[in-house]
Amino acid sequence: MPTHPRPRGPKPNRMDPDQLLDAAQEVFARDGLRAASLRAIAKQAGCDPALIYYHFDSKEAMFAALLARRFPPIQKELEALSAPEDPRPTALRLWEVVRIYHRNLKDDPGIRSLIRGEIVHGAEGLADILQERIRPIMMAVKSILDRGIALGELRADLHPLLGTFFLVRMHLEILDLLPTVLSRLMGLPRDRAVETGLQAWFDLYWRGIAKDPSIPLPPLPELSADVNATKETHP
Amino acid sequence: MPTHPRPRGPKPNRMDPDQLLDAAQEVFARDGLRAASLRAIAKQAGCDPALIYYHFDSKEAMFAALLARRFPPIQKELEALSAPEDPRPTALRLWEVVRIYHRNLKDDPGIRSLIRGEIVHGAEGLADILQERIRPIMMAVKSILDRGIALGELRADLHPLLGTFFLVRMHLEILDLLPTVLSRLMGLPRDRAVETGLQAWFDLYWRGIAKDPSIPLPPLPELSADVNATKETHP
DNA sequence: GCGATGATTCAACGTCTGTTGAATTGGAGC
DNA sequence: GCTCCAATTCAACAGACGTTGAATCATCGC
Repeated sequence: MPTHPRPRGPKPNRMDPDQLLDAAQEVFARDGLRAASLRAIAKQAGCDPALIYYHFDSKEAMFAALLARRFPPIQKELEALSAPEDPRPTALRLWEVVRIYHRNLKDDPGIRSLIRGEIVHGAEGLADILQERIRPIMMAVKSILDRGIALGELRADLHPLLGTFFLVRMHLEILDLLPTVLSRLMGLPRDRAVETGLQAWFDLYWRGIAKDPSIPLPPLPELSADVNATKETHP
Repeated sequence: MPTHPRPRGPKPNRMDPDQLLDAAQEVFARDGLRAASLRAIAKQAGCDPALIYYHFDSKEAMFAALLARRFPPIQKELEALSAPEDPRPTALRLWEVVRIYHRNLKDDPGIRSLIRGEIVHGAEGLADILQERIRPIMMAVKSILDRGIALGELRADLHPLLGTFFLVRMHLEILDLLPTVLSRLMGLPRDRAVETGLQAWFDLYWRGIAKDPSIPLPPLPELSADVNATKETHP
């Protein structure tokens, strides 16, 4: 007697589209957009591949939904930070940029590799979506650099767009590559690689863009400390 | 009468394995290692996919052969440059590093994306090959930084491995991403993006690592000038 | 209780992939 | 001119892929 393998119909606890996105994010993080298969995503989510097509139009639509879930918070934080009335020195504000990126992207290699991959080998449909998401968060950083130049804290000959590109891209490269490069290629431990690398990077970067590099950096808050605890070190 | 589509047997001009590598390089450059298919490579080379298996053991072996063709010259140039008796100031020697990388990798996005991709999602077999190729060329750069510190030209607290990582990775990111980011995301022209970006980057980097950042950079030779014409500007 | 609707699975499609074994042929050596 | 080998192609394999249409079941409104 052939047992019907699995009962069809809705499960006891229904599948939220967000759960599918969680699974997709995990698989994308492991394999990248192209290599990630819908079957692998379905297995990760514990459902049939066809269910994905009930909630999303296609694999690309799933990627777009992932972007739509991840980017607006980053954009909101960055735009708040780049408000011109912020009285903090430029160094601190740029460090806040780093912290915002870090909090939002450090645990999501999938999104990172997706973004980079689509910029390099951009499929047509996704290019517009990407531009719409990335442009505002680059412009927010750029406006901080613009203001730093106007205030005389940064070199007058600094190219603000290039400065933005350098800061952000190196941050993401540190997340993506530094642990592996240090451990696999150099035999060093990888546990503190990201924090050490990011601090060294920001120090180098600041010297590179500051009008007077001999002025040392002010004390910077911890990378992953809570956003509401910028002043208190102990409760 | 069914025409035998193509005559079998050897062609009038035989296929050099190097020609296959050329084709593979081109396709890898377009599509990346995973997405590049042997059928696409064969079409690019004008032969049958099976011929690839006559000259190479597998797709991975083809990739390894590509590395073996591209890296030894870079390694040789860098090791000659890092000889401790070189009397030039550290800034000039580091700029030579940039030029060596540039000459050898600027026209080969395939190799670049392959290396990076394999570091991020490293397949087991290729990881060792990569390490064997990359480690020496990173150590050569590191030894220049080490010497710069010892001579007092660079900051004493500079971490040489991180400094190497920053210099090289940002160079490759400028090649891979800057033109696209500037044009597609910002609407700027992309033709001089790489040269402008690289010079701005080296300027920033040098300020970041120099012991005395207020000393300006010496005049630097052109990026792509011939390697034998470092002194003579006119014959 | 019943029918509609929404959520889920099954099975299959056509296409592409890396890879292999057998068939074929041009040219070199004798 | 014959033989042999090296180089090339053909045809096919088994598996994975994205995607779709139909079938199934659970639950809700009535």
